[in-house]
Amino acid sequence: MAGAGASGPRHTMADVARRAGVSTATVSRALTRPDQVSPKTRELVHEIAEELGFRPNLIGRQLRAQAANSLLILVQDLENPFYAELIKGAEYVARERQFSVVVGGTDGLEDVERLYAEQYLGRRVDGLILLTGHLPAGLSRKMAEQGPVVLVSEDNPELALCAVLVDNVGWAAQAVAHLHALGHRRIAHLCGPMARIISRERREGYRRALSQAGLPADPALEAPGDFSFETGRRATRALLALPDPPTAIFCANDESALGAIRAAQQVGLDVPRDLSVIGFDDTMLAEISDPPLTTIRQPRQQMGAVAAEMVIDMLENGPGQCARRILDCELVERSTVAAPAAKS
Amino acid sequence: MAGAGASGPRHTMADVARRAGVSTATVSRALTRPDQVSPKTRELVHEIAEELGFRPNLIGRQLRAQAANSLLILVQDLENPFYAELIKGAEYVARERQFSVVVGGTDGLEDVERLYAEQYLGRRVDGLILLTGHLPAGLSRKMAEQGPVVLVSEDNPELALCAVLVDNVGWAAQAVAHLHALGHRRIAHLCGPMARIISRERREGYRRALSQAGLPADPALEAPGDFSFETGRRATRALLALPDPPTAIFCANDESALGAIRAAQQVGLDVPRDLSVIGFDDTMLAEISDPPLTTIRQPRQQMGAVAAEMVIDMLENGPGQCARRILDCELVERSTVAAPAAKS
DNA sequence: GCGTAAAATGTAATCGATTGCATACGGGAT
DNA sequence: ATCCCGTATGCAATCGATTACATTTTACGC
Repeated sequence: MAGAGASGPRHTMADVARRAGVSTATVSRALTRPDQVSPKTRELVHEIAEELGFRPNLIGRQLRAQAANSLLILVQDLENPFYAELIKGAEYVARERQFSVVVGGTDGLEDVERLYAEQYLGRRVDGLILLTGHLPAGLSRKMAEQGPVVLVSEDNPELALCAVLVDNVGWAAQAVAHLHALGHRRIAHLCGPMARIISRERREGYRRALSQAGLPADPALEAPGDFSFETGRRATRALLALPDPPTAIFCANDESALGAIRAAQQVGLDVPRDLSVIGFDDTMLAEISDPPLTTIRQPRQQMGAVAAEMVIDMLENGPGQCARRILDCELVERSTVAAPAAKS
Repeated sequence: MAGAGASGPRHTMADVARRAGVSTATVSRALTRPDQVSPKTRELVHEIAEELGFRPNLIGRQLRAQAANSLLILVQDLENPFYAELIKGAEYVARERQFSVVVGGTDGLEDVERLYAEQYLGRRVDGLILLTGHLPAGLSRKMAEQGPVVLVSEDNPELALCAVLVDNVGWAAQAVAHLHALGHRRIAHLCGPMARIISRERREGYRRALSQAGLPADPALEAPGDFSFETGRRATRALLALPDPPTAIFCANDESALGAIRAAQQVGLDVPRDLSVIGFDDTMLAEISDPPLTTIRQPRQQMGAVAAEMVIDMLENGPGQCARRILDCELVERSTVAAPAAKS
């Protein structure tokens, strides 16, 4: 049985070297540069290493190599399923390239951000992927410029860092244009939290589409929200109670769109017959929704993957120029959008 | 402005020492053991460190300390929202205790597991939290015994490792007993994937509750499933087409419970009037469900937190005895369970 | 058998922070 | 002035792997 090696105390290269009657240099080479060592010694070393269950201490290696081979992904909210797939994409690429991934959920707390910044400044991770839209507290712009940092999903024009984004304005406009093309004239927007740039961008797209369609901008149709189901439900209830209620709602994300659908159903309206709803993101929720949600799909996994690519490329080929990649979205038509009912 | 320090090349302790005219030993002590150094030198060193923007290289520190101060959490499926909260709980505790967390999604792939095992064996992380129910490939039992490893959520009796669990059998039985108490006599079970221990445990609880209630075990009422919405929907459709269909279904998790609800609604049944449904986990989906799902709540965040506690305690106080913590669940009553309709 | 180049191996420095031990300094008591 | 002790500091080893450079061995041609 070519077992995985003995247990007991961990062995170092020196142990292997002693047992094999060679120097640590030879052991190192035998294991990492097999061609630089005679076949006989190579096999001897491998055998002994196996027998001892030797595993190179990665920290020693990292110190010497001056590289941790790992990335830090900073997220506001770990529980948001939107991020999970992004992380997955990044992790996949990282793995391919022999990097590991540290995930940090900050919950928006400065202290926590500062803590993670320390990991970066302390060289424990060598690249940073930010899904938070801003630099973590304790990390100045200058410091960010020193190492690879990539913003994902949420832009920050002030920072001018590398970024992987989608055209939120454009696709929000597209969503609204889709509703308009079907005949909707009273189109509402359920906003995201205004503190976040993506929310402002999506609202901007909404406004732009309205104006391009020659529709009046009615502030009453812009409902404040925060991406949550419950707020979406309440805001929609208010919209539907308007004297001249909307026939369609473009929601800033999927979760709040489900809230909108629920609100409609609760007052006896049918979706999509009486109210069309369109979301943004295409998370798992969109499929589970009843009826299934029409939404804008962001290529989440790809976004994570590209971000990891960028960071690792910068690490390997020097900083290079600061690229901004804009990835394509897609309008996924399911069953919450239809032409408006004829005026009664 | 007491800025965050200059940028430019990174400085080491030796740089600070030279500038301050002291030895690196003094710098180290000034920064980490302020009381062992005269106030004058201490301030001088702090000043210079600040001025240079010095940050200790954590890898150097780790090598010397022989500890990475970090935990690895291994998950099958990062996208499953169930795990996100667990990770969050673990991360919170880890942070409190000055540990960082590496998250690995294995997707059940052996190669990936092996890769992460290497991180552990290579001492790049010093503890392991497994949400996968088994040791990663490449990690023998003996090796696991050498360092702190904790199983969470999914037990593995063969391994006899530390674990943080819930009583799946007991709470599944509780769920079924709840249905029985309301008068249900035809109670079905929508199973999880049988490869997973938690699925078998929940089915076991289902069977036990039936037998305790004196109800016959009808194999036709045990529908195979895989935790997914779609499979849940299909399996439920089949159940409802039975000559003597169930009046209630206990589902192995929330997502498949939503599928069950949808199936019922699609054939014109009302939940809970015509069919009661109860889930397991109490994920976000339970609240979003329509009607809101009655389910068994697992204390996910706490589970993660306790697991991290255990690992770090073992790290700090030696292996200690191999504890198994069983945490309490809770039956969350929402709106998918009611007494069965009177026989027509 | 000798010379020479190539291949194999060894020696020791290196990465950066920490720390046991040794030394130097200062102050108080006798 | 002497001795002692406590505080502050420096020296140098240490953690484990890697690698530039030096040295030894091997192989081959003549």
